[in-house]
Amino acid sequence: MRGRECSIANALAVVGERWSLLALREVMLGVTRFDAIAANTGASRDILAARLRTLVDAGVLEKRLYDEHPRRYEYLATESGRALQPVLLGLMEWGDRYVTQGPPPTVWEHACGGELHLRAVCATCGEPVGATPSRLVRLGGVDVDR
Amino acid sequence: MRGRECSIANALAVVGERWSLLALREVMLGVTRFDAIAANTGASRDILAARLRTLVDAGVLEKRLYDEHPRRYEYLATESGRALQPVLLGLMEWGDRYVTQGPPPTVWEHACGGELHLRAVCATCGEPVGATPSRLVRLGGVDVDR
DNA sequence: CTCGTCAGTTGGAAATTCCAACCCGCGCCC
DNA sequence: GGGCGCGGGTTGGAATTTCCAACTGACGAG
Repeated sequence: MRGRECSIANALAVVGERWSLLALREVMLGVTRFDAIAANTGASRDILAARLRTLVDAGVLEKRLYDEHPRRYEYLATESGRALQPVLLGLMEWGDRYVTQGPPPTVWEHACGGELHLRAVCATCGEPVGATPSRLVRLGGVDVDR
Repeated sequence: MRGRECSIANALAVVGERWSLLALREVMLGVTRFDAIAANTGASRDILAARLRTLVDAGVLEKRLYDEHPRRYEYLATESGRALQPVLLGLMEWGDRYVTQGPPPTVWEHACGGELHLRAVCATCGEPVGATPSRLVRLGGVDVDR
């Protein structure tokens, strides 16, 4: 069985494996080199190499040659990769509140000068997401009624 | 090596394994029974049982007895679990845009009556997250300068 | 008495991950 | 020129996880 047809599952097929999002976190923080990503995430080098490859193949990261002789590459986020920042930030906010003990260990700064915190709202009404229940209205192109 | 001290990593330690977020998706959609969750996610039953156990232990889900004789349980989202909805929605938006081919296969309805779509904004300035770069300002309680 | 439902558990095979060690092209230093 | 170190990986084998199908156990329906 393959489960429900759903973009959450599709997204997780690309970025849902063990070290993928942590590697992306590093790239978003400006840490773009293999050794540094390995050290900062704690991933083993072979697995990290595999994950970076699938992220590049999926268009989330791109590999850029920053030095010939010897050939050295770094990893940069594509538009697709940058579009994952809300997910990363959502995980961070949630981890800060419900998992991590003590004060938030890492804090990001937004371009506006303040600390970067996520506010997730319904795009239509502007109410914050999460408090109110939601229901499924379409599945596989077919409306469902309950 | 254990990597950077970070709430993203802490969050992923709880909900980052293969089927955890898909199980949570089902619960959020009102599918609360073991067999249905297994069918809708595609997870094998033993792994699903293990994941549900860790989610309950972590306080993301709670197990509720809905029938004695025979004892039957269902899974409900706690406050902590509901607080993960922005993450789920962020993954869905991203998957819709960058992974899934064709129209969004699943659509959620918000309490306001409209389709539920995520808008992720900086909590201080209200600008959408992701367009502008961010940088790390504190790490492990210590400010960093670059 | 048999079949079906629900919530799992069990056992063994298959796939993944972890870890340490290795490789290769170079630059630096003496 | 010999040795050391860096950056970006690859390799091999052991340890861990996952997958899958079958089974359990308590019921209710026919």
